[in-house]
Amino acid sequence: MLKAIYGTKDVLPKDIEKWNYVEDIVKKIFTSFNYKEIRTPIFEETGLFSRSIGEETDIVSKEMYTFFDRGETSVTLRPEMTASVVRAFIEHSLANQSSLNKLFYIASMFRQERPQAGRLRQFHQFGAEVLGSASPLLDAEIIILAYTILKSLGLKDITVKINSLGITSSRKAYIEILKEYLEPHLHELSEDSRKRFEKNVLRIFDSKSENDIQIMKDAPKLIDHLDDESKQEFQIVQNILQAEQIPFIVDSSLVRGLDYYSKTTFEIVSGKVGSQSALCGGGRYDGLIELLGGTPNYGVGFAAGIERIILALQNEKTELPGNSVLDVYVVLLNKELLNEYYLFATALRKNNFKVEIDYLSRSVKAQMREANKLQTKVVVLFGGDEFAENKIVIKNMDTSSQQVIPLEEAGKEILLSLGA
RNA sequence: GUGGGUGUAGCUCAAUGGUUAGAGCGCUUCCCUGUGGAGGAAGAGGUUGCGCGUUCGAAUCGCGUCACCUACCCCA
Repeated sequence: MLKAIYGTKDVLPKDIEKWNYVEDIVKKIFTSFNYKEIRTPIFEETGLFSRSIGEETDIVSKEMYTFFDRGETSVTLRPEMTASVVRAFIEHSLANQSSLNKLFYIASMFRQERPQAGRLRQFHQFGAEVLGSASPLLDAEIIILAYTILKSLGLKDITVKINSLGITSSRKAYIEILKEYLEPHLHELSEDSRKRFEKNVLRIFDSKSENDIQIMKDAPKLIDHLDDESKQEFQIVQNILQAEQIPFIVDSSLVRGLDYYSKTTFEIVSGKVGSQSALCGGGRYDGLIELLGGTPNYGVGFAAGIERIILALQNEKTELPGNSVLDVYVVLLNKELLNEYYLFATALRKNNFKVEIDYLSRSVKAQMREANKLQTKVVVLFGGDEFAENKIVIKNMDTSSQQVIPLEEAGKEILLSLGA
């Protein structure tokens, strides 16, 4: 049997309302913060991602869908959105049109990982990128925005974690200090952590090995080695979050995996989605625009995983909207009146009723069963004896009461039944 | 990429190596000539994921492969 590609999923009609629910709220809240939507191609030149995300990261080194097009260009399905947005920002000189660009997106991403709970090879994110300001107010706003969206969706069991990575120079200095501390313990660390020591020392803080955790407990903390500017700005971010009554914890082990982050980083995690607990992550990336060839400028943003959010909503047993019910089902009693039947249903649809009819030439009983299954509120029986006098039967499915009415009063009577 | 678990009807699941692979739900029709929900009856629906092997005989055992679930790495 033909099947969807490994690690991809269809969203069937019975689930689509959940997606619309999430996307509607996301758009509404972004709009209220005056963020403008941006759409970019789902693939880019490979170099864009390898330069911005970092050659050594897992994403670039083993997870990208990369191929050559018919020319000799190496192209890659986007594994994340920030690089594409920044590319578009530079390419279209958005900085010259407006000194501050507040952008959002809802889009598919692609990473060739082993699928598991809350992880797919094609997945969906919504997110924001604010380009053009170094203000910590925006670091805070990004967190507030993400938190507000998740809360508005109905999530309860979520935790905001924040940290500051400092500017590049102070982080580099700290990494040397950390390495010095770890050097004598190197042989005690787990195999994974010994690899991390080479590739990204900061990640050792994330280790799940009991022994590693013990060793890291006494390690020097990044937060104690921040440059003054980052320290001050991190304090401002915390002050705003407190003023806005956003609960958060400072997690000095929160290190984001992409090379371009600096200063504020944050993550929002759920206790309800298995081991892939991060619903949302982001932070500041002040060097990225310059790195990608633009005039130096500031950036801060976040991305949130829609599949994980829907999973969390389901596991929290949050009431999600089901498929909306039908207003009217029109039953055809006399097959010879097919044209009139169809015209009648179309007229109702033009009056904004949600209408279904029988396309399968089924028996009256089968049509009634269908109407019942579709949970329609009103059934119109069309084309019976009373049709000779231009009349139809209208039946209220909740009360089972029905009446014969003139054709031209159909709209009015249906409205009455729907209101009742 | 690594480890563990699982693949049987649309869905949830049965079936000691032995007849024609079953059940519940769902679907279609009928009982009911122009009326839903409850009940009864009948029907449709399967390459037992795929391939190779062991065997007189494989859904069942072995190997391989693919997929799904889950954990690790990492991330949304």
